[in-house]
Amino acid sequence: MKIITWNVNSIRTRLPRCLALLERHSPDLLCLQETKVEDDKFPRQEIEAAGYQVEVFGQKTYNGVALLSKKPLENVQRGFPGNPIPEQARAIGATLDGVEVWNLYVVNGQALDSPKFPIKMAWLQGFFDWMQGERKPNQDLVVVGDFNIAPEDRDVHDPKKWSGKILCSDQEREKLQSFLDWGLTDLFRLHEAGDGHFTWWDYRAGAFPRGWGLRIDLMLGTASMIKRCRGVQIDREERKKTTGEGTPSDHAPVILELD
DNA sequence: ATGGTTGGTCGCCAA
Repeated sequence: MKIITWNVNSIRTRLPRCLALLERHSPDLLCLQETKVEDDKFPRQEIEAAGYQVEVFGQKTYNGVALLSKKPLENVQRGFPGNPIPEQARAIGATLDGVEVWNLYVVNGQALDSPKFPIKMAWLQGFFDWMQGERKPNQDLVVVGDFNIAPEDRDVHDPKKWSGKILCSDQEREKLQSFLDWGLTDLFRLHEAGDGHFTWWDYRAGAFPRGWGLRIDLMLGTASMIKRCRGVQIDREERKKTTGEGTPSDHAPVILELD
């Protein structure tokens, strides 16, 4: 089974590239974040014509998540009980071939002294509390998406510059660590220990050609997923500008292959 | 220390 997570930064603007991605990788499941569209305006027909079923949880202008799958999804869940900001569409879960997948768009937080930072921490805690109460680490479970957290300094192009900044702070990393301590593993790190592997590059200041990236799009899985994990790849090509398909998202897709 | 781009929407906010 192949699962991709991608912060698409507007599904309507990115539709040609999204269709090309489906064609190129033929994933069983594509988890999208930042679709930025209300459910009745989601380009459902074009994606269904490509052979995918569509489950959306969106809102106007901001946020929005979606699951595109070849086969029907079971037990689709939009949001989670205890979410401190339920008006923001940031989480959708479903089961595919016995594997429960949660697709998250974690609050960015803006800056450590921003009012949005405690909301980020509360949202992560809210999801963790739900997961800890309602799920077990011995289940077949993956939690994927844009976490807006770089887990370690090796996930940051310039750790000194980013030290203590949003996406890299101790508080955020400790919150992510609570997910790992519960029983989830950063599946990318099973097969790659080195630095220089990023999934997001700021649109500004030519960050991508300069290599100024962070790895903030993650694939977390329980112990049974470790056994089934064949590898996790980052599709850096998708972040490059190409002719004819429009501009890239500021995030690269991340591809998980399970036995 | 700060830079400066993209998307949604149409004056800015968010990232």
